[in-house]
Amino acid sequence: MQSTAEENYIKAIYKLSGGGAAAVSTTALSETLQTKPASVSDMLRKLSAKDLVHYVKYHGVQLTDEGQRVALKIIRKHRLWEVFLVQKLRFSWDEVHEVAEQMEHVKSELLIQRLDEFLGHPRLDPHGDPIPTEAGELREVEQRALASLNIEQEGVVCRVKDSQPAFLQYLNRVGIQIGSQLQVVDKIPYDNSLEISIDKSKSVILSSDVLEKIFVINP
Amino acid sequence: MQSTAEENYIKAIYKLSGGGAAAVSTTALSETLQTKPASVSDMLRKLSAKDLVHYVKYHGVQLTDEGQRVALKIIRKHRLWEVFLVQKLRFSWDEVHEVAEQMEHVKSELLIQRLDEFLGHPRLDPHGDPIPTEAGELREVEQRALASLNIEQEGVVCRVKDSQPAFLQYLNRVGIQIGSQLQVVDKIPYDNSLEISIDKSKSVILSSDVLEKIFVINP
DNA sequence: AAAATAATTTAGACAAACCTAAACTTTTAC
DNA sequence: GTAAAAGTTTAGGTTTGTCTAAATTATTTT
Ligand SMILES: [Mn+2]
Ligand SMILES: [Mn+2]
Ligand SMILES: [Mn+2]
Ligand SMILES: [Mn+2]
Repeated sequence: MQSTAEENYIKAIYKLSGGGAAAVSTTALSETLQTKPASVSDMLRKLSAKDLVHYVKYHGVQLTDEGQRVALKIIRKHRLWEVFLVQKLRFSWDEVHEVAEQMEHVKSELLIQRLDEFLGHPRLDPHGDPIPTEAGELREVEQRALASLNIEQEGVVCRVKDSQPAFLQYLNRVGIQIGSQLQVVDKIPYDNSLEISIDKSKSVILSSDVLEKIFVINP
Repeated sequence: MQSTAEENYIKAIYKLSGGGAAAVSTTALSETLQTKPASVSDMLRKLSAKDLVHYVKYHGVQLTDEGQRVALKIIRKHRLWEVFLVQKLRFSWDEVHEVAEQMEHVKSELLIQRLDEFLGHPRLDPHGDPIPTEAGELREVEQRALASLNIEQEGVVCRVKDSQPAFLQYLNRVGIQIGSQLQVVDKIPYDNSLEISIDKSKSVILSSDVLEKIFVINP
């Protein structure tokens, strides 16, 4: 059984490695987890001793198969709780992350099975992220970053890859949500920003930072 | 903000003091919390420094007003989650305690407000224990221990004061639940056990230990 | 291919929450 | 009213997860 701290490290390694493939650096982890690199080194030694990660000093860390299994379980719990908060408790998508960050660590197989059932086995969380199945499978949908669209091209928002309230509140402000129909009106080469029309009405200019975090499918 | 450990101590002090009145001993706490008396002493010094308890060395501990406020908040969360688990996730009353013991420590005012609303502002948890209001008020209902009933007297089960799965499963087994109509058929003076009829049909003999933990109201 | 810079690890500390063993109070028994 | 027993606290450790400062390794520059 893992501690809350260990679980948070495992989840961070999973996310930074892009699903388990690439090796993750100490610094990258220290940034996402808001801890000092020295503390990360300590924890990696510990996770390695528990065979949850492959860790080669000075050369980064990767999840073992077991580590990956654990990561997907925590992500499943996190995303199911997010669905619960939005659909049942009327939270908005920018309010759920911090709470789900705590609830994901509650230990009970029965709880998560029943929660999944109660929610009707949802496939996606409120940010469009897929929910791993009980068996630990993750179905990614074909999708592209808004940044990769050309003039005139269209897409429907299916996912936003940043859970910080400030970012989500910004999207609320400009009127973008999951399901919004976007179209590229103009490209501004100077800074790679795009002018985007939302649901065929008002249009806004989005910075390249923002464009990288919004994902769309073909309409 | 209190840690999970601190919250568990505060809740235990509240319960052992019978709602905040009496002083609680180190040993009593060490038993309910399954820690050594020495560890309890440490924690009491700490809670005292935080003004959550009045602590006089060698003479027991009591909650301050602030400590009492905190205790009621945790108990409110615990009992609301128990209701959620039973009513929404189809847990049985003997499965909820351990999970609620974890969920009660999730920090979010909004969460608990919305949960309360989602559940329809329940007054009682699955064991018949009253749920403190948001303002921290606890309405106790008039009730008596089954042990205090005489021959022929009747009562409706409104509360059971032991959350251990083994005890609740025993009640399931003999067929007693909240709302059961009980009547004393016979008294066995030898060991203060009683023969009790359940819902006017089958009857069982209950030990005095068990009789002290079941509470009834007049039918 | 050094030297400089950046990334990472080790060493040594600390707070929280627990432990055992020893010392100290309070209570109970005589 | 003392002595034994019971209850409680203190002293000194351990583990977990963090930190800062120093040492080490890897990478980049020249
Ligand atoms: Mn978390
Ligand atoms: Mn999410
Ligand atoms: Mn608890
Ligand atoms: Mn209960």
